[in-house]
Amino acid sequence: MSSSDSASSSKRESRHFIQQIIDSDRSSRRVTGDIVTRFPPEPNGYPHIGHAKAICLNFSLANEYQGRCHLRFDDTNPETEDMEYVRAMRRDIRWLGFEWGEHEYYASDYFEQLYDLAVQLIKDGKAYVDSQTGEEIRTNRGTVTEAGVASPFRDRSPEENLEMFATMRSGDFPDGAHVLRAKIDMASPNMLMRDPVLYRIKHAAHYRRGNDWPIYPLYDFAHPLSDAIEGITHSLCTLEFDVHRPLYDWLVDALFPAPRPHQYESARLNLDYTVTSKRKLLQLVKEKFVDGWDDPRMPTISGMRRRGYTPEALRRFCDMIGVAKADNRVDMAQLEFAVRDDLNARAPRVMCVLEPLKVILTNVPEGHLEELEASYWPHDIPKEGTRMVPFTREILIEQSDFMEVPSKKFHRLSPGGEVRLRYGYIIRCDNVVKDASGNVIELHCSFDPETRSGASSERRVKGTIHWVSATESVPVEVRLYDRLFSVPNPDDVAEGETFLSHINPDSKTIVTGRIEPAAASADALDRYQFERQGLFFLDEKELEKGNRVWNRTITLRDTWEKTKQSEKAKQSASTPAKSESPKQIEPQPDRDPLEGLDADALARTHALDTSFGIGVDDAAILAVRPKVESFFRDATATGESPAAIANWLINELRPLLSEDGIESIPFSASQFAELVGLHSDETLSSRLAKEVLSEMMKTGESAGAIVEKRGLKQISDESLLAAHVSDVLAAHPDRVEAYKAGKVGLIGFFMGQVMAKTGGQANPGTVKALLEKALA
RNA sequence: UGCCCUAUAGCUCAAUUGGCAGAGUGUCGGAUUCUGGUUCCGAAGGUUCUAGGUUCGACUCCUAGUAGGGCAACCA
Repeated sequence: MSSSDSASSSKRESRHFIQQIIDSDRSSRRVTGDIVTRFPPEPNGYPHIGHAKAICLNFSLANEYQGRCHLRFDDTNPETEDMEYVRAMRRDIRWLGFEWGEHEYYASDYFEQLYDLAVQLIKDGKAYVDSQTGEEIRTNRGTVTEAGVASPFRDRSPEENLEMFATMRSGDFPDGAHVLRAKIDMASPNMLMRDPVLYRIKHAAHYRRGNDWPIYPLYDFAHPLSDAIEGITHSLCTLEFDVHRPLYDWLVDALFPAPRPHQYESARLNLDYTVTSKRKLLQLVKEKFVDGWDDPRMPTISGMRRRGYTPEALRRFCDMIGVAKADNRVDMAQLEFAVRDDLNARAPRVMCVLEPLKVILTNVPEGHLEELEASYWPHDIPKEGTRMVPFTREILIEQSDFMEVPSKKFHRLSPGGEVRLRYGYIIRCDNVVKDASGNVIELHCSFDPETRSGASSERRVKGTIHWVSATESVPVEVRLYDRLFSVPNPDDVAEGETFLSHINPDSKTIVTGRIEPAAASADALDRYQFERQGLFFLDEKELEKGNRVWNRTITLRDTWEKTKQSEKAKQSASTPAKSESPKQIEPQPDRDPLEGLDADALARTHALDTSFGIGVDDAAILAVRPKVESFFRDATATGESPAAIANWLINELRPLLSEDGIESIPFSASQFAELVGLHSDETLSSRLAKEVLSEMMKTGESAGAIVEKRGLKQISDESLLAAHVSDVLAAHPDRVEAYKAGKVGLIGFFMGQVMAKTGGQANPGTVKALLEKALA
């Protein structure tokens, strides 16, 4: 079976839009050298999960294309930045598994160059020193609906600007006295282009440059030019910067020759039950809602590391969530999957009881100590290693593994019931001991010596539970973490609330558990699965202080918890079935195509419709676009059908137009009419006509010439087409079968095959009829 | 209210550029299991935001709308 398309079934891994851009930049040779990206944090906070996404994006892209990714600190605001954050950033990026080698840069190292570029801009008449107050600048910028007004200082001479800018630099002006602004367009619909501020005076010490500079460039100036200086090819940022792109382009075009960097925007990460604004994270730390930036509940990289997340899991997560331009909110389950999946294969299993219940095995002699061999790994993980687990008369099991009145699906211990001790014996519960208030405080059980783990006993029980020896186990502090916020979107707040109103009061629980001896001496970076509980990681900070404290990284998936919930739900059957009413989408009434047209357009619409009979819909489209309308009128002068011309003009030609519009096309209205004619007289199918049209756009040749040159002609000969149809059907018997079984969408596949075989020249109407007949 | 961006399964994303609407995750079943984990198998889940148009054929092109987000710091 070697069907022609079996090769194409090896589906290429899907590429996100930035990869597609880079691919096409390389194939079009817009970029001929290395692909160079950059990660440009401002050192004013600890990196978090959102940064992780950006880090993975930029560094992975560089790795994929064997280019490089620069780490550049965007440190142009002396007031908030600090070396501590630089160190945190470097450490966390490395921990994530990325390396930038010698390519560590600082915008503050470019201050001299940036200053020179600003001078160049002034000399070119593209920037000026404005002496309005901040207040005036703001007011005069206008609003989103009204144009701004020009500063009275806008037309200072280059000489004066140069001199004043030099004085700004020398430090002789006080803060805020003047700014340097780009001279662009005070009426631009894009607020960023209304003469944006490039430099401000700020007599402040910079954490790296000290008091060298009394003026500091702004992001909008420093960022694009730093990219250009470093030879960045693809400058990736988040969506809110898309309005900055015209300014980015303006500055780079003004000061750097090609090849130059280009900016692309993608959506930032929003994670359920999490906040990722530096301001809010800082607030959580400062107001002690958490114990520092690296609190294991924090979405900071340092917090997640301390909690026990791995770089691999985080990278996997970033990979899973993809890169796109739509706003998003990622389900926690996504992150949890990545973490569990990674940890499952790398965490050895041990036993630890978190909420102990004492069990006395009445038929084990006092003082009995037996060592049971236990594997660190389950049968399905190909790793080896065992330890010995002490078995004694008194043991501890999990309180939740005993139920005095078991529900139907509960298969652990209950009075008279049996359960297996993991790696040990089957025990039976003979007696339940309670305290005065009726709480179960102790169980008396007996064990079956024939059922030791590994022994070929026929006996089977439904449940296996973890346990430790009451006398040989070691007490340990275990910290159980839950989500920091109790709602999916903590930023979604009612009047008078803040995100802090949604803090989950139970996000941290500390218990004293009992761990088996083999794991009691665990060391830094050790991580374990406590069987049936979850994944746990030794807390670095506590270990430094000499304490062994376990952080729960994540619980295991718990289907028992789910069945418990659903059992409960069933019992309280009063809860109405959540039969959500089907999505009600308001149907939209037919609209009036003439709605919203002004009097002039309305008149022209009617004129077009009455003189050409093209219908008001098409007429209205032409009428509001005077240049298109006149092109249309010119084309109709050839005598070709006006309706056909309008149709082709509106639906096919316009999408091919560049920004310059219809004036820049390389052929005339009558040549366009000729093409429409070739379609009308069925020389060309619409598919062929479209091909010819795009060729005309490229070369400016006439439709007739292109048809001649390429030998294009619609094939309508039925017997010829029938042969192609039966070829195609014979080549894909499986699909024919599927079609006959009801998958009628395959008609498109068959059509595509026949069209491809005929070079697009088959008459589609005829082919379709033949196909339907053949498949009936 | 002007300009810009976005809209495909519960969630996050694909769909070779106009030719079979898919994946991961989640959910629900089943098998395996000395972890109610893992693994394996299966199922459900779609008005591709809406309405109209072009086309043999539209997630993709055209028109008009709707919803969400961004932009009026001398922050980044």
